[in-house]
Amino acid sequence: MSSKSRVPTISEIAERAGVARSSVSRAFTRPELLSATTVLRIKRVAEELGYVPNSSARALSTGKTGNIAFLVPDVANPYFPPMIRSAQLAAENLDYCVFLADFEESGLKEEKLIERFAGKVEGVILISSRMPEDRLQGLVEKIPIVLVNRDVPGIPRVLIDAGSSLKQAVRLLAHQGHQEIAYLSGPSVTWTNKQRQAAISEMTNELGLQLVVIPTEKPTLESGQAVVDQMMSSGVTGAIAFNDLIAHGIMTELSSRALGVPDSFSIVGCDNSISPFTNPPLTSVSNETTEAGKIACEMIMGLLGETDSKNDQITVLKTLLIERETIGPPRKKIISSPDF
Amino acid sequence: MSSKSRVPTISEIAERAGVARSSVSRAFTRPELLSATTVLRIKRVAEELGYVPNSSARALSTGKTGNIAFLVPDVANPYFPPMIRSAQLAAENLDYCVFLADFEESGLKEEKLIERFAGKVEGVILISSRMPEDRLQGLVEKIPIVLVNRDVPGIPRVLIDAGSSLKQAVRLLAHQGHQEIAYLSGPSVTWTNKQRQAAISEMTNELGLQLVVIPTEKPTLESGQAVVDQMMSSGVTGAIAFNDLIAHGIMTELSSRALGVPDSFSIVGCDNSISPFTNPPLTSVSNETTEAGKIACEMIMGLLGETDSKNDQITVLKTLLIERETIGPPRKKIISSPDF
DNA sequence: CCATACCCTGCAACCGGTTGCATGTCAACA
DNA sequence: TGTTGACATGCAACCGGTTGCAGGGTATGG
Repeated sequence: MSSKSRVPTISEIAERAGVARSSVSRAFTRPELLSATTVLRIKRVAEELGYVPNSSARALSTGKTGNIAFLVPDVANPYFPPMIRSAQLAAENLDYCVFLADFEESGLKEEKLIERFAGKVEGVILISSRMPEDRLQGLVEKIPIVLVNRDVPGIPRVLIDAGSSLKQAVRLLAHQGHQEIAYLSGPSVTWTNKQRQAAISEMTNELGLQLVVIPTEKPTLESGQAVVDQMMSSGVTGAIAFNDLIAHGIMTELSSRALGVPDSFSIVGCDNSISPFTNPPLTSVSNETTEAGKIACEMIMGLLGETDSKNDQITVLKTLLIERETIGPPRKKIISSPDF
Repeated sequence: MSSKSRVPTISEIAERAGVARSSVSRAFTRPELLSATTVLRIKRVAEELGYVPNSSARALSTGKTGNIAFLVPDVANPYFPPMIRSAQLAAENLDYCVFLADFEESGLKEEKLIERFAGKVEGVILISSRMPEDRLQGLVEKIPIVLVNRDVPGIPRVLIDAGSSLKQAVRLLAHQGHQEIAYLSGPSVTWTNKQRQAAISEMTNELGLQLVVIPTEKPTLESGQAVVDQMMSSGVTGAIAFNDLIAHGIMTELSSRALGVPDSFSIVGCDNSISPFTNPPLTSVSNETTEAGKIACEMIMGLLGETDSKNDQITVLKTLLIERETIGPPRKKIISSPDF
């Protein structure tokens, strides 16, 4: 048994069909230039011999690879897979293939990956990019780029704006009587985190609430659990977390201390990733990550047609606060009562 | 401002460095053939001009693309991302890029995708393949393939064997006094489902338990919720679900009927995907999907070196039953008691 | 001092398509 | 019947690397 059965080339098809190589090529790429009968004959022979055009060769002469790259900070973070999925599906519909890579929350690795993909792809979609702005600016001169959840002027981008929903969450907490709340922040360098924190801060100011910002190590369950002590001793009665993972970490830790949600503490998540699964179901912000992926893909495709990819196209996606069961009135403070 | 700044080719480097094109090529691929000083000079010029080898051209002459494809039934299913991540990381370490595609649980689409990737990749990793066995057998003649969670003789594969853990789960349920349990089955065509069901069936037989198999529409939360009626009316006091998603659907539905877990009903999940998040924490089977992805990737890399990819390499990964808090003694049957 | 071998480098063909241009054919029209 | 032009096809260069082979230079040994 020989190894892989070799695929025939354009030359073999040409010979077998009694035409020039160029005709075979045209039969597949521009059949309207050939007579219908010739096209038919060539296609029949090709079918017979199991011909498949060599994509490297095609890419070499046309300069188009038919591929794009999709870079995410962490594939395993439940926030991203739906986005990856929709982008890939959208690309596929336009006969593009997509490379996926995980840059592990590192701007350096992100840059290395882009370099590796250069030449293999026609464009790159960067999700929550960690690269410095000037590097991005430089990059966009070399290859079409679309950003998701990163706001750099001059680079096409799609932003998911959780701001209004988070403001609404703050209002809800205030309405229940909370005076002091915490924001469990996410990766500080990210646009997403800055934007969320800014929105919350703005609204607490407006309503005259006290806001305590508590940084977390990483946007994970464990990091959420780890900051519960700090959070509780800060005297807040409710919290909004950067994402559902952190929020749920808080919930499990509180639960293990026999503190129920929302009876002892109110909490709001973000991303609506695992919030439908938690018990009680977590109030969270639903964002259209699926839509974002699709749009990003469409944007990059649009760019590929143009001569100059540098444009200022920007799409902002709205979010929705999904009220579930983790907001209630504040519990009377027991521990921090000074006059005991 | 012109569009993308063109990258220099090997010829320009050669001219600028005063050497032949072949020397430039060798400076990057086989520097030991050149004198150290020449290599240095060439590299300096290349650096200066920002030379990056054209991967299409290289692929065309060498026949190696440096890419592999990774096909999954559903990117958004939390079971897969960790596997995707580890495989991609492993590939990256060997300077390979990975294409990701979602075949939406369809064998047909799976086949179409493989066809599209043919020529672009050196090998394909198929996760939970839905393709008919004979098509797979035909395919493996054309391109190196590694299967994950699909058992086809003659094709290298890595299998995650949840059997022993599920048997242990059955034993645990029996030990608590359960006499009749249900298996909420997953996609019937998959190896994974068949294997899980077989293991459970074998153990219930051995222990003399009654087993009721209840099919679900899809391995999702909603499908789990949908079968609760059927499950409860079957008279079972405990259940093992194909995966965590289904198990959690059961839990939320029971909870909405004021039936607590494990007080009113015992339940076991599988995959350990969202089980750490549920409340109460779901007893589940942890499988090394991360390891599986890595191994699959290493396998395909191994294949690429050999002349004939057809071999019978097979790796079986063990699993672990993680006991959390969703198994308890059976509740006394109230409804089905005939002598009331 | 000449022969031999080795090291380095260049030449040119090749990988498998694509595409501008030239050529040939045939029908339509004057 | 000669001219024109549309249409179909072939020729050959090109995309940007890789690689077998040959040749020149230098060191080594006799």
